[in-house]
Amino acid sequence: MPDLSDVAAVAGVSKATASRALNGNGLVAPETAVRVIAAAARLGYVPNRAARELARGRTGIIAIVVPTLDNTFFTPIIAGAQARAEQAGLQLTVAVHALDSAGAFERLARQVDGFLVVAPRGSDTFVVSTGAAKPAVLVDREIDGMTSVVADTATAFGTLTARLAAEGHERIVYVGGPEGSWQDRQRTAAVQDAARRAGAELTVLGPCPATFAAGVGVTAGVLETGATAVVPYATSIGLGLLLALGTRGVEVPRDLVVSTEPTVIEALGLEHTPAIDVDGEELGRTAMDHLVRLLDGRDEPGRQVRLPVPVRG
Amino acid sequence: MPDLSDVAAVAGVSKATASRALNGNGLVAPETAVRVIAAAARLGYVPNRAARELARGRTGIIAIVVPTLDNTFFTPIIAGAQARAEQAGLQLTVAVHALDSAGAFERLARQVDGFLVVAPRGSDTFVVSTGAAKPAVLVDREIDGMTSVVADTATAFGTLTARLAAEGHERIVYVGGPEGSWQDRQRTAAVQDAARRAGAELTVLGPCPATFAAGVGVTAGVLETGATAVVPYATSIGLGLLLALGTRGVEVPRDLVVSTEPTVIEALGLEHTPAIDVDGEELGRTAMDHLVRLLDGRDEPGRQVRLPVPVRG
DNA sequence: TTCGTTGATGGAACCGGTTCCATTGGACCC
DNA sequence: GGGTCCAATGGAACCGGTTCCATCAACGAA
Repeated sequence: MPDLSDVAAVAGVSKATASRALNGNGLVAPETAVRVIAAAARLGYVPNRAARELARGRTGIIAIVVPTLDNTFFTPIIAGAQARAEQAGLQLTVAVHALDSAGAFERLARQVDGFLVVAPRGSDTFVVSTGAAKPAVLVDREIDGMTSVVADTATAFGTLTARLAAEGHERIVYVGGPEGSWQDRQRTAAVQDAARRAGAELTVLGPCPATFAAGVGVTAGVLETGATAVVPYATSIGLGLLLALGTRGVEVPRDLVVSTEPTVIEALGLEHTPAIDVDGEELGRTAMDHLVRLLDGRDEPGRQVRLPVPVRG
Repeated sequence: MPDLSDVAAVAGVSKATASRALNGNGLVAPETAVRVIAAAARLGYVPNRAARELARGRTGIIAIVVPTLDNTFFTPIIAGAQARAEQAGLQLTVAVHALDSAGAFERLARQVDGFLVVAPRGSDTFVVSTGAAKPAVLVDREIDGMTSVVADTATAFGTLTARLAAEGHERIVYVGGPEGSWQDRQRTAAVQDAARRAGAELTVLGPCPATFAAGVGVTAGVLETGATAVVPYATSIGLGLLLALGTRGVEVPRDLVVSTEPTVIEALGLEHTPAIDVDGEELGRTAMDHLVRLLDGRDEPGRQVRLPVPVRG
């Protein structure tokens, strides 16, 4: 395996010059740079990451912290972040919920250059502390002072509710998310506001974990309200609802409209069911973009980005 | 930030001794080791990964290659592997499907010490080539010469089929998995064999991608067979089936038994529905264990491990 | 008593880059 | 023509560990 000395020798320059030429600092004469680059290409030179890290004091690794991998909301975020990290020459490492133990987090902080924090529910103070150790971007949640990228589902849920009301639904149920969820607070407020304006009667159920089983469990409560449309916090809850409704002989969407994500609705061939369409990969990509900007010093911490979320159907 | 010299100074030993003490080589006097470790703890010393990598010529990073994160079968594997990696002092990086481009794979191979390869469908020759560059463990698939860890779902599917037949189901449908799936070949053979022995009539449908939508799509075909029990390749297919059956007024399990995973069955309150219970995390943990053994030279490549899969319900 | 052996330790080289600082040579200005 | 300045480059230190090799003391054997 050729190293920088080999490249330098072939190009007839010193290691220092070779390094500069390959990093494109612009401090070398153009023809020298060409010579070095050609030599590197000919030898198949690949820089040693560890050596570069050691010299530069940067690891080239980003950690994405997620509460669990079992929720299909998080995985596209990871995929998107991973794709962007690769483009930026960074490695992404997935830390599942390592935040509960401060020690584990401290250790991790020393191994990476920055964090993507997906913490829908933790306390603000703790989440903030994660950003103190290394540059961090908060995903799908906002806290003052931290850079964040969120899918603006609150607005989308409001729009959705308004549309359901406009289609004639006078009684609507919102099945809330997990206890303490930041997004749930936003969505609840938006849904209530939209229902009030449209003159629809809204029942808020929950809190309810974002799981399939919880969706099954909440079904009886939903039916009791006599509502004709239900808006669940998460797709998993919606799936549980749909399944349980099937076993109870409730016909969807005739008897009850369940607004889950468009792909589910499409697969089931349900018609005229409006639903919000969150692009998780885009969320991950954007978050990584902003983290890179932070690392490069091109951005100051605190920037808050909201991605619009379309309502389909 | 304290470094090894600081620890050595506090403990009153040289850097060399400090390094040995902290790595537990057993080459230092016990009381010296205790002193060094105490000093490290007091200073909050964390070794610099890059420096260690550079000196050792190892990166301390393992890549797990998965085709997608959207399939809930893979995510527990990742979680399990991650947990074990952490215990072993390794970092895990998730590479989504980076295998299609050989260039990307080559680049990745230089950044990591080894691979966990989850490739349910790729061609054998390509999968083998991944193991050539760096030590690798194949997950949930077997190829001669490569170390592998698989959940023995084939046997479990056979047992399941036999049990269904024993419970009086004379017509059973197996909904096969994606085209080219290694596990699907094993399961199909096992299911066919079990049905033949039990004298049950078996229809094999598919191939069918492991998605929710595919489960919905295959429902009509399942009903056409007049079967009273259906065994889907994947949970996602089973969920799609259950949903579609609900909208068609087919009562589960009275009219048709759908054998999905136990957690789903339990959540829905279905009784007497046998199902296989794959422990994905265990699969991930075991695979990582064996990779570590390969890296340490404690194992030769080629070992094939099969984890038993229980049938519940 | 003396020599060889063994176990614990320290010194120093080394991993492969980056970057500070010094050097050199040519262009430009007075 | 001599001095100044700047661009290009090389030498060497450095990042923070690991590990080879030498050293030294203690101990058992002859």
